[in-house]
Amino acid sequence: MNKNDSLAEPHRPEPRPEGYDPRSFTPFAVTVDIVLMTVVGHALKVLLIQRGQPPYEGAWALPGGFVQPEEDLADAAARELAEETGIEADRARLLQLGAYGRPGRDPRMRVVTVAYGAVVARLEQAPRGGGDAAHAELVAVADVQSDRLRLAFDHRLIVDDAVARLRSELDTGDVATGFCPPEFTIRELREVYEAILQTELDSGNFIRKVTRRDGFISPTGGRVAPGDRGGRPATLWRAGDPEGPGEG
Amino acid sequence: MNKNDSLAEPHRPEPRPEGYDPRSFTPFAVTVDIVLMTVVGHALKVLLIQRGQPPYEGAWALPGGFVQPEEDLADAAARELAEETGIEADRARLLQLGAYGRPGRDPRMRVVTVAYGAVVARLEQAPRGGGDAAHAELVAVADVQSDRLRLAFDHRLIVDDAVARLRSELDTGDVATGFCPPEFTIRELREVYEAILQTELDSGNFIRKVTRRDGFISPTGGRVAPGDRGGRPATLWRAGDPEGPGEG
DNA sequence: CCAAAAGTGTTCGCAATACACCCATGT
DNA sequence: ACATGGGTGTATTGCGAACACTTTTGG
Repeated sequence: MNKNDSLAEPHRPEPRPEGYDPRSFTPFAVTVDIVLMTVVGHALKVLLIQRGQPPYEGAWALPGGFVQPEEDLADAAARELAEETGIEADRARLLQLGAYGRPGRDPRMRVVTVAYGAVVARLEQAPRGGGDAAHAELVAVADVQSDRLRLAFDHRLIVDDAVARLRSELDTGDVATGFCPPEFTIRELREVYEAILQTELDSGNFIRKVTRRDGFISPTGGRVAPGDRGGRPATLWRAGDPEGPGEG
Repeated sequence: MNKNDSLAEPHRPEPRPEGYDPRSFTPFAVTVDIVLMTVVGHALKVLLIQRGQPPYEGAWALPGGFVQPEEDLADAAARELAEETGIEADRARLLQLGAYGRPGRDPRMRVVTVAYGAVVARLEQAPRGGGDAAHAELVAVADVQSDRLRLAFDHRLIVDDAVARLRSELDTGDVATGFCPPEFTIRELREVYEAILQTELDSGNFIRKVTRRDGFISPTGGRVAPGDRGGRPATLWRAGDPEGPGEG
C-alpha cells in the first residue's frame, strides 16, 4: 500500500505521472483465452480442453495462447480460435470480456490473460483443431457452474463472467444471432434465448419482440418447409438490416 | 492463417492446446490506466495529465503505471490512483473497463494496458499526488470528445469507452452514488445523472425512480436545511441498503 | 403572501405479458 | 378431420413521462 516500501520492485524508483520510464518495467506473459460458446439443443455449451500435464493435469481449461509480438489482442484471439478449433474468425463473433491477472493464477509464471467470448452457430461436436490429439469437448455451462467439472487456473471465474455478460447482452446487443446459422427461423432464435436464459418464452410475443427491434433481423424472402408432423412453413431471417452491414 | 507458416513468431513452434509452453513467450509491459471521473457542476470531468516529454509531448494522458510483479490488476489500479492523485481506493469505486494492446499504441515498446474507471465524489480541483509537479487537470469530457484537447496514445479511445460504459451502467448499476458524498440529497444524485446523460430530468419522477430501486439508496434519517431562497428541507440519503453492505 | 424547492397524485401512452385465435401445412 | 407449428389480435398490467398539486421552508 505504501509507495515507500520497495521490496520486490526491480527498477522502479518512484511514480512517474507523465506515463512511465520505458526502460524499467517487469515483463509479463500476455495471453488470450477464448470462451467459445454455442447452443446445442436446450443447453448453452462452452469449449474446454482437458489438460494432459501439470499444472492442473486432468482439469479442463479454456483454449488460448500467447499474444504475438506484433499482434493486436483481438487478432490474437481470432488466431487462437482458428488454430485451436479450426473456426475462422468470420464464422464467430468475438467480444472482449476483460483482463485477468491475479498473481499466482498460473503457478508457472506471471501471466495476464485477456479473455474473449466467441459466439458460434450450433456446433454439434467439439471441433478438432491444430492437428494435435488433445481432448477438446463441448461442455454444458450448467456442468461447469454446478462444479461437476474441475476447471484449471481461474477459468471457472472467466466462464462465469462470460455467461453473465452474454445474458446481459441478449436484450440489448446483437449477440444472439451469432448462435444461429446465416439463415434461421425465429424458432431457432428463440431456442437460443431459452437455452441461455434457462426459461420458456412465449412464441408469439417473441416474434413481435425480435421483429420490432430495429436493425436486428430481416427476412430473406425464403421460407422453410415444415417438419414431419406438419405446421405452417416458417419465414427465414438473417441478422442485421435488409441491405445493411453484415451479410451484404 | 495456416499454422505451418511461422514467420515472425520467435519461439513458438506450434499451437499447444493444453495451454502453452511456459518457457517460450514474448515479454510485454503491462500497465494500468485510470479514468478518474467526477461531476463538477453540470459537467462530467476526467483527470488528465499533460505530458512534459516525448512521445506525445504536450498532449494529455491518463494517469497510470506499471503493474508490479506480485500485484493483482485491481490492486495496481488502486495503488496508481493513490500515488498519482492522493485518493485512497476506499474513496473511489474502481471498475475494470478492458484491455488495450494494439501494437504501436506506445511507440517506445509493446505495452498492454488494463483500463480502470474510478468514480469519485465531486472534486473541485485536480488533486496533486506523488510529490511531483506534473500538470494534472480535471477536464470536461465534452472538451475531450469535441477534440479540443489532444490526447496521447489511445487514451481518447479509452475515455470514450469509459464514458459509454458509465452511461450504460447508470440505470442498472450502483455507479451513480459514487459521484456523491457519503450523505447526499436526491437533487445531488439527479444532477449527477443530468451531467452524465446531458439531459434534464423531471425531479418528481426521478425521486420515485431512485427510491423504488431496491438496495440502491436508503434514508439516513437526517435532513438538510434549505438554501437562501427557502424551500422545503431535503431528506438525506446514503448508498446501499439501510444496514446493508457499504457504509456500515 | 409569495417564491422556491421537496415530494406526491394523476393521467396518459407505450411496451411487455398472457392467451385466444387464425393460417398453412402433413398425415 | 385433425394435429402441429407459425404468426396475429386482443385484453390486461406495469412502468415511465408529463405535469398538476401539496408541503415546508425563507423573505
